Amino acid sequence: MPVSLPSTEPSGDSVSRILAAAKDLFARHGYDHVSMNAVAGAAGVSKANVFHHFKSKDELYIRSLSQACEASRSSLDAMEEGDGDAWQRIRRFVDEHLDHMLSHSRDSRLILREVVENCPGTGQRLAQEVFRDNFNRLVAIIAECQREGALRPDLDPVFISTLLLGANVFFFQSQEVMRHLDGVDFADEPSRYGAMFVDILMRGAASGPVANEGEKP
Amino acid sequence: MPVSLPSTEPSGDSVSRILAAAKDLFARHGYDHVSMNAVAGAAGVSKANVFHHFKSKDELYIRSLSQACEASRSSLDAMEEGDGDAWQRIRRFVDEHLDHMLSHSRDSRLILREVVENCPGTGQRLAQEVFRDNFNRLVAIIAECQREGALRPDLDPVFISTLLLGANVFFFQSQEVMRHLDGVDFADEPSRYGAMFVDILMRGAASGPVANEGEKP
DNA sequence: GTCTATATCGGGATAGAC
DNA sequence: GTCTATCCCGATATAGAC
Repeated sequence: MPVSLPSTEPSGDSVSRILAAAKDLFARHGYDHVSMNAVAGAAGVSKANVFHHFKSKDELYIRSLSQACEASRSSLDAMEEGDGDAWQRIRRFVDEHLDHMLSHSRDSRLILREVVENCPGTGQRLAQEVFRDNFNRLVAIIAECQREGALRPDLDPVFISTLLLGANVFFFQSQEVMRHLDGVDFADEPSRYGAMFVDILMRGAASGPVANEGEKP
Repeated sequence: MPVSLPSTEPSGDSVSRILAAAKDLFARHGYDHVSMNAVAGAAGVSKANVFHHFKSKDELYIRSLSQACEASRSSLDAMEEGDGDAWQRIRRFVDEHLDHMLSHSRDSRLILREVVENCPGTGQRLAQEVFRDNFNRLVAIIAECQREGALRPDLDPVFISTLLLGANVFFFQSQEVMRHLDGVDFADEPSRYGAMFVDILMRGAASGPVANEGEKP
């Protein structure tokens, strides 16, 4: 990663600095609690300069969002090239995905906010353009595991993918609450949480001899 | 439930009307996008009157939150008195809980926002006071199922409860996004989603003959 | 491109009459 | 308890000089 030299470009790269500051502030405090003044201050430029480069606060926000999304995309790559059997790869995905969310919690929260706040025009459309890519990749990988015989053929790979994501996202967003609930001793152990989850899933979704008492295949 | 007569109390019950309007607006648009002016207008009173009954916007918000929580509490009762075997009760809980969230989506979203927006002082403490009750009840029920022999004894009932809630919450909050993802044909069928989930869980968590290839008990 | 200064607007909260 | 009118502040956005 190239380090910018302040001497050569003391203010030339204002856009990057503004964008970085904005992403950080938006992720930490949310759209409404971040003023253009604060962004300007954090970026070391004047407020008018921010408006010169971004014609409105909304535009700056959208740009910040998409930048946060790009960072999120890179985490899936690690899994795809990994080896090991199907359940090992799935396990690794759960681990790394959760890890990535937690270590990039600001970006994750920034995106998550847009999901929860589902205004029809703003978040949904953008979230859709972002999620579709990664989601389809995950589904494809799960389907591949199924083709290898690791999952029962009657299961919907889309559903399994949803379950994986849901378990992780819920852990991420509820961690702070879980810490203050009785008996949740895994609140600070994401990898143990992932292990327990994949264990349940594996026993429940794997093909082979299954404890299906009262079920009719 | 006593019906208030508008003739006897045309404006006497301003507090209730303000609270109702506030809860509705906060749930739909979020704290920051609701002005006291808007609340006053929706409640049919003046802005000064709102400030007369609630000394600040924060107080009004907190009151709205706790009211939304009370409504959420009643849904758990239905399950506790239900009969049937363990997995039937669990299945019914998943169904009714998800149903409740969807039919009370505004209340749910209001609470969910506080979880995602985890500021240390505001949401967390209140969420904790609210969730603890219901969560402990759910854990107790799961533990009871385990005592009946429906779940493997080595499983943590707290973890299973978390999984149940997580799957439902994720469905609720991601429904709008899921609708626009490829292949998610269960996005509008919460009960099918619940059925698939409980099916996986049952096979994976049930005691009895289990497909544990490579596991050492 | 970058700044200082300013216009303009809306929201929270208060004063004081009725 | 309820209202009208008002204060005060901060936020978005713009104007115009350098």
